[in-house]
Amino acid sequence: MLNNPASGEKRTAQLDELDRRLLSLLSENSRRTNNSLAEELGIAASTCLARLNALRDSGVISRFTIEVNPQVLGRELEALIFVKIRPGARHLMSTFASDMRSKPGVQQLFFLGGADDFVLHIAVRNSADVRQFVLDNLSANPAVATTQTSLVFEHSHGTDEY
Amino acid sequence: MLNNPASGEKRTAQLDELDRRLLSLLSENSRRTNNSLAEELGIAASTCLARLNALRDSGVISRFTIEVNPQVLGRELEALIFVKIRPGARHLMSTFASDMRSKPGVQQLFFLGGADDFVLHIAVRNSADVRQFVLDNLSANPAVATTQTSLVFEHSHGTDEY
DNA sequence: ATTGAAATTGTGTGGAC
DNA sequence: GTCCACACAATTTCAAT
Repeated sequence: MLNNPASGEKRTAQLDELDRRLLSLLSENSRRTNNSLAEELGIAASTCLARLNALRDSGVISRFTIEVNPQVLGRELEALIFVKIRPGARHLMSTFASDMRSKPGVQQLFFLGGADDFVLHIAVRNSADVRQFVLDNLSANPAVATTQTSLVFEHSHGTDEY
Repeated sequence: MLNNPASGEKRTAQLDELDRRLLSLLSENSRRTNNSLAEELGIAASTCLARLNALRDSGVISRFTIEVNPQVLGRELEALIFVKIRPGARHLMSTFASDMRSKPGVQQLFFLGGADDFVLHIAVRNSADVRQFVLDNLSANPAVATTQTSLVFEHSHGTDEY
């Protein structure tokens, strides 16, 4: 069980088997009722609720959310865009990052150390939209030195065990 | 409202304003009670439930899940690993992909067209673990031609509006 | 497609081990 | 930390519009 259920500040949480199973169940369906979770784990509902709250409060669970399928919303095409910032504009990197996060179609943003400075993961309708995205948001941006775009053929999540 | 709430097969769903607001609320907290969602949207609980079920059944919501903070679990370091598959081993790409998804620490896997064939997003304890991951899972793999690893300084999600 | 009402089911607290 | 019991709240079905 968690070392420090109430603080929300602790650096590293120690999970027991019950916590790990609970995380797995919630990953599969975060909307399952507490009763149903408790039953599957073989514990009382109130115990399960306490565990769940502790996982949330300690920051192990950063949020309960949904996965939206971009394709069903007409965004058939995903791409990764690798971006290099100009050497003289590196002080603009954090502004650039927060600007990008709110552009339509942006799914994720990675701020990197290494050959590229950023990787943008976008989901848009078609290849014309990819082009438009790069032209409007990147090529036009004076902080951007170069970009390189790769289409995403498949995207999957890890099946980590906690 | 959705064209086709019950099929789960339709390619593109047409959302109205209510659906979009519901998706937003559920993105922020997928565990909110149906009553609370209904109240905020200004509709009856039973209507809200019908909308929510339609969004799930039509595939717009692919799952209700949680975000787990890797750092709180002792995975302090994230990296992207860019992988090129050997020209003579391209038929092994899909096997490679499904092998990788289940390795400990793998968060995401992108299957790309372009300069690199894959991007792996991993979260591990420290730089020794990154090295170990690459040696064990990539360098040792005969299908892999080259890898290039970049540390992730920051990772954020888009704030898309649906 | 939306609703309100009703029956079922779930949540969350407090006291006991 | 876990459990049970209980009061309160939420879910889900259904007939009506």
